[in-house]
Amino acid sequence: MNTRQQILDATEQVMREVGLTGATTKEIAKAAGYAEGTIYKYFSSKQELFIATFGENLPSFVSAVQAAVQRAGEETVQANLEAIALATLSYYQKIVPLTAAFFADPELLGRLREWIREQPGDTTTPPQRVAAYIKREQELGRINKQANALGMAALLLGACFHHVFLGHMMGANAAPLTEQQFVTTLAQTLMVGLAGEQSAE
Amino acid sequence: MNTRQQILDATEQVMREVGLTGATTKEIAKAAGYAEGTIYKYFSSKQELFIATFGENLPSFVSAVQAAVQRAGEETVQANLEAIALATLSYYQKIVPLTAAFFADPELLGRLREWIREQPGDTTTPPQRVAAYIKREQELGRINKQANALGMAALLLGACFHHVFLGHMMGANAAPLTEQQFVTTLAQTLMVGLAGEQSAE
DNA sequence: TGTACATCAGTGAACGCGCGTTCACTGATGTAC
DNA sequence: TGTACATCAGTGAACGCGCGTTCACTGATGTAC
Repeated sequence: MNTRQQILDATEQVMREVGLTGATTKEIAKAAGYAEGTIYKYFSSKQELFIATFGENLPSFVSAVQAAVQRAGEETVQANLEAIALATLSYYQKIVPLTAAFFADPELLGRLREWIREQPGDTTTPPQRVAAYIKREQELGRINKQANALGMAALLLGACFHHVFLGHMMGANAAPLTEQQFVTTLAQTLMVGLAGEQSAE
Repeated sequence: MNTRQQILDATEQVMREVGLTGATTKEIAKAAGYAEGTIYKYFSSKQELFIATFGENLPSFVSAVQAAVQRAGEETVQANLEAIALATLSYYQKIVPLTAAFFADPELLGRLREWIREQPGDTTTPPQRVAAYIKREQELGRINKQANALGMAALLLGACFHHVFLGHMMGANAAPLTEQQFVTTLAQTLMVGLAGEQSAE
């Protein structure tokens, strides 16, 4: 129905299949079911099309972890951290291949930065969002108050990001752990800490 | 002197300046100080040139963290973790922009995967290398033996990777922390853990 | 020392191709009377 | 109901351009006698 949206969807799909390099106007038009000329009725250039695809067609981190992040005080901290990590993994899974490709074109990356900078409203970063959850648990006495919430969030999200990036980089073959095993390890490791010698459980 | 090496250096330099997209044979030849035809005396195609640049011209993680990783038992654990994190940061700083750009071309990424798979010898991954350091400290009684060494390493390296990636993504402007502040926070956070309620220091 | 030839790293004009973008057009739909 | 016109989403052939790659060549250097 909405031609513009169909073109955005086609762009995302083609980028996933053949990368930024292979995503030509010809291929995008074909996937969208329109002529190449139609693209230019809705976007002034291919660069603008890519920026719009990135900005409008990809999921937001906020909505991806929203459910998991609101469970402060419920279940166990361990389970909540695992849920946050799983949601983060699947979010990065969708977003990393397209985002990383922008590094191939500095001019395009610059335009993307501008776009991000111009975005109004909520400028909370993903680590800040997760740190907010950790702080709430600290207030509830379920997480050590000496812990640095933002540091914890950076560790957890960073490990997820790295995991996804390497997964895409190395292909499907290199997956020694299931996602669930991976996030369980991360959450446990975060809980324990290196320093103490306290007893288990 | 070595023409082949000059071409590799030029390729890396041009890729850093104008990205994978802007790294044309014309620009590479110009930067190397040779004619375009010369490239094809040493490399059978542009793809092979990129693979060779990636494989031969970028630093290895092993050598990047070698010094820091051998300090098990010396100084303090906190200081060693910070040194490892700093070395990791500067390693990723060099490698991330070029590596990420490969995501723009799935065919090239596939060839890179092949190349990596064909590499003989040491297949230790960065997290495994850091985990080995942590295990040695555990044997020395300086790190909690309940901690999962590989999990710790994944958290620390992941956070560094993410930090560098976001830094390149957002440009120079978005640096709220110095590198030293960042790694200090990470190391401290790793040490403390979320669970315990033990006293400080 | 001088001459003839072989080698080979490097050249650069030329090529065919596929790209992003344009623009005169088509034809379906809506509107006025 | 019928006619004339306006609008506008979508078309697709055409364009100029810059790309990766080729290949006949140049000319410096080495070798044989």
